[in-house]
Amino acid sequence: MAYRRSALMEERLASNRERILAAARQLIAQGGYREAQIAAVAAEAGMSTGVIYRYFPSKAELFVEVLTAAVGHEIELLKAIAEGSGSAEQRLYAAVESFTRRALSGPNLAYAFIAEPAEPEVDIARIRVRQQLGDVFKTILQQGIKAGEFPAQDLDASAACIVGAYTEALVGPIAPRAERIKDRDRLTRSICEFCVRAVSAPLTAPAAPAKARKR
Amino acid sequence: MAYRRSALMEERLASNRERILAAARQLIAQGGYREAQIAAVAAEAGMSTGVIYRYFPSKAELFVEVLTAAVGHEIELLKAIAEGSGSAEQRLYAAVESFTRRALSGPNLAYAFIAEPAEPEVDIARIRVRQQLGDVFKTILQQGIKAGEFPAQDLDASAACIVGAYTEALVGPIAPRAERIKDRDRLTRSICEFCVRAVSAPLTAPAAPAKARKR
DNA sequence: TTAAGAAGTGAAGTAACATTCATTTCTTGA
DNA sequence: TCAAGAAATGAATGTTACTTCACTTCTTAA
Repeated sequence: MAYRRSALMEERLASNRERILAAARQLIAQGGYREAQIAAVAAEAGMSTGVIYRYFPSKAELFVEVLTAAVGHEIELLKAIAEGSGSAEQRLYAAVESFTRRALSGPNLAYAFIAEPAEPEVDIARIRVRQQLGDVFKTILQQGIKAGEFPAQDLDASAACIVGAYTEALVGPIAPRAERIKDRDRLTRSICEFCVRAVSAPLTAPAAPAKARKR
Repeated sequence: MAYRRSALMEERLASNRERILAAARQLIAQGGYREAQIAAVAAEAGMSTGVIYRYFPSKAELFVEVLTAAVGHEIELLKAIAEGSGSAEQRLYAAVESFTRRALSGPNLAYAFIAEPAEPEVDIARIRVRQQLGDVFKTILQQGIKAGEFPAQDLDASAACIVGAYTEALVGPIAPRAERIKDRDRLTRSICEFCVRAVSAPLTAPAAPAKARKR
């Protein structure tokens, strides 16, 4: 045998892999999935297109990995908050705030991933990831209900609603307006307060459906 | 001249147009945007692919029209509720419930549109449409705050959060579970209550951020 | 230094679709 | 019935991007 990977080589390969992931992340953060073709990723990484396939079996799997890594980090942060000190309400506020702040000071792209569509494989990964995000909030809610801070409620639904609420507020029609720091702070606070109110007991009694007026 | 469109012919053409729109709607409701290629739409409508382009300049414009029509209808219904009788809280509940119910008893697909991605042109239309949905809720919120039912809050953010909350709960990970009617009812109620709580004053004081525990 | 084998290259291959267009079929008024 | 013009057809074309592969360049151990 005349060739075996040296430690140095091993390292270089690993670093190449990282560079590809970073390039993909970068492109997606800039222009979304649409802009992140294999050729573009390769160019961004300073490599040929062909080499991408030496490191990743397909475009879909590359993107699944980028997604998983980006959101995995996000989940770690949220979990730390969820398991931290303070009342459930405080932790919920802090968790939403943490995610929102980082998303708004992008290009952090975790949120772009959460909202954007792609190949079926990536879609599946995205759903899993949203589920994981929801699970973090479910934990907080569970504790809050047990402690009597929050009223009894459908945990799955509330968790999904929380994720949906801040995601929409971040990627929806109003987000682009919040370019100035001041607006960002305001938006962050609004979102957090919305979420906290949403899981806390209201002053009034449960609502009964209203009738629509004939138009 | 030996040919001029008769009224009957005019009608037939209009009905063809409708059939194309219906076919596209149908396919999207079934399998999402991905399944709705021009060839498939034509087949579904019982026509040749070429004829689609006699009625619509491009795939994107066809889908924009389908989206606009589907959600336009939805908006009408929501507006009727928003302008109806009852307290703001009741109307908010009713509006969310109305949308949710129809979405869950699909193939109503309005919600599929709201969540799914596509060509840039369709994306733009989708953002506009979400904005419109938000506006309906903004109206209700405005009235509720004025009447002292709801606390002062960021209208744009709250409206966006409401739209995001029920959308996520409808298309996210938990929706597929709600196949049985009973689950659907439960999910609907959970979502509505979440949204109502979210804009109503909580019992507790505004939350302060909590510190994350070192992991 | 050398050659065996790994890594890298990028043009060509392929596939999936939107869109077009030469041809056919249908409608209408005379 | 007829022919002029509209509408419909669907195979061919064009486009875009992922993926492959024959070939080149680089690494390593002897």
